[in-house]
Amino acid sequence: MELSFLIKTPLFRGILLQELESMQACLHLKEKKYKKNEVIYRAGDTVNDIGMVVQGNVSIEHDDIWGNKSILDTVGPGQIFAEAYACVPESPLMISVVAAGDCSVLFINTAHLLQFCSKACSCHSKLVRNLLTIASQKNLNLSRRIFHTSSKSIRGRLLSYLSFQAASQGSHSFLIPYSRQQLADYLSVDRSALSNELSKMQKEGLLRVNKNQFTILDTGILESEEI
Amino acid sequence: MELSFLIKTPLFRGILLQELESMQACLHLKEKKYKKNEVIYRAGDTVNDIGMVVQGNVSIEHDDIWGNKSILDTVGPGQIFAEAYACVPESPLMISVVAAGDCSVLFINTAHLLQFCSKACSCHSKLVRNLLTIASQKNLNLSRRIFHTSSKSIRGRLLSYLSFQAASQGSHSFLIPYSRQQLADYLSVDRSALSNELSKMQKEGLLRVNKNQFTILDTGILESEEI
DNA sequence: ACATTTCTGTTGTTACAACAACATAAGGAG
DNA sequence: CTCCTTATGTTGTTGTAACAACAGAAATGT
Repeated sequence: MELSFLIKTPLFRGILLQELESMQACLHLKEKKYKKNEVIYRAGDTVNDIGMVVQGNVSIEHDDIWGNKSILDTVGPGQIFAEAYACVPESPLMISVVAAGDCSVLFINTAHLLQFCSKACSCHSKLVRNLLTIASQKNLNLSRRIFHTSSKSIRGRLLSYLSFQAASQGSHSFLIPYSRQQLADYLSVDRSALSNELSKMQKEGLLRVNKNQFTILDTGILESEEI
Repeated sequence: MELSFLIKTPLFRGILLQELESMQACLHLKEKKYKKNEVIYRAGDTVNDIGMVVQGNVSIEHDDIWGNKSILDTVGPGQIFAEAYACVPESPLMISVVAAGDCSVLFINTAHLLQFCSKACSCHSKLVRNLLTIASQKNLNLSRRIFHTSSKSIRGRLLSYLSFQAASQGSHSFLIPYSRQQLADYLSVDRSALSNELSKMQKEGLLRVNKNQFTILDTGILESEEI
C-alpha cells in the first residue's frame, strides 16, 4: 500500500508524506486482502481497528432479527468504516462488513491512533481531527436520513428528501444519486409503492421526473416557507 | 460557571483542574443565559460553537417542511449539543435548540478547540479525543434508531427495539426509558397503534408489560438466533 | 379529599402502503 | 440485431397503520 495513496484520503488529508513516514511506526498499520464475500467484520463482534478500503469495495450489511439481509452502504477506496465502533470500546457491531469483490483493507488501531503520542507529533492530532470531521459528517447524514423517514407517508418522505436535494444542489432541478430501489431502501418504503407515488405526484403537477433527474414545480408548497 | 463542574462532564473528562485553568484562555469560553422558550440555535443557521448546558434543560426540536414540530431530545447539564454541525463548517442546522426552561449555556468555539495549540498542551488533544468519543456514541445511537425503524410493521420495530434493550440490559426483563408517547415518537409510529400492538403481543404471549417494565417471554423467536 | 390534567388503552373507520403479479422499457452480451 | 437481464412503471387486492373519539387509570396540584 502506497503512502502517496493515504495522504489523499479524507482521514490523512493535510498530512505531509514525510510526516506520514515518521508516523507509520506508531500507527501499527496492517493491510489484509479479502476475496469476494469474505466477512471482514461480523455483526456482534467488538472491534478496535478502523477499516480503510485500499482496493475494491466492501459492503456494509445489516441483518435484522428475522435474518433479512439489507445492504446499507458500499465503501470504496480511501473511505473508512466501523470507525464509530472502534472509537467506542465494547460496542458490538450492528452491521457486518463483507468484501463486495476481491479487495484490500487497511486496519488502523484506534488505541494507537488516540493515545498520547510520546513524540508529540502534530500529525497525530491532525489525524484525530480528521476523524472527528468524518464522524461529524456521518452524524449529519444519519440525522438527515432519520428526518427523511420520520414522515408516515411515502409522499411526505419524498417531499422531505427531494426538497433537501433541491436546497442542497441550489436548484429546483437536480439529479439524485439513487436508483428507484436504492431510494426506496433509503426511505424505508416499498419500491413499487414509491414508483406509484411518484406517478401520482407527476399527475398532480407537483414535480417532473426523468430517470434520476427531478424537477420540483412551483406549487407554492415549498416557496411559501419563507413567510 | 465553575471549572469544577466542567471537569465532571464527558467533554472535559480526564482533564485536571489546573490544566483546564491554563486552557481556559485559548478556548474562548462564553456563557450565556436564556429564558424559557428562547431560541438558542435556529434551524437553517450555521454555527461555530458547541453548546454545553450548564443549568436547566434545552430541547432539540425539528420542524418538518409542513411546520409540524417534534421534540427529538432533551439535553441537560454537562451534555453538549450541535457538536456535529459545529465540526462541519457551513452545514445548516436541521434542528432548532430551544430553552426548555430558564437555563445557562456554555459555548465552545470549535476553531479554537481544533486548531493546533501553540502551547502544545496535551489537554487540548484530550479534549478532541473526548469529543470524538461523544460523536461516535451519538453515531451509534443514530444508527440504532435507523435499524429499529427500518421494519415496516409496528411489531417489527417493537421487537427490534425490545430485543436490543433485553440484550443491552442483559435480561429478558427490563425497564425502558420512554413513555408510550416517547416510544412511539422514537419508533415513528402512532401512539395508540403502538399501545394496540403491545396488547396484541401480550395476548399472544410474546411479552408482558407493566408500565415501563417489559418482559420478553421465551417463545423461541429470540433464543433461536444463536444457532 | 377533590378536581384537573396527563397518560394509556380500547374500539371502529378509513386511508394508504405493502405485496404480488405483470407489462414495458432500457441496457448489455453475444 | 436478438436474446437476456435488469430496472421501472402499472394495476388490483389485502393487511395494517393512522386517525379520531372515547374511557379508564394515573399522576399532579390545590
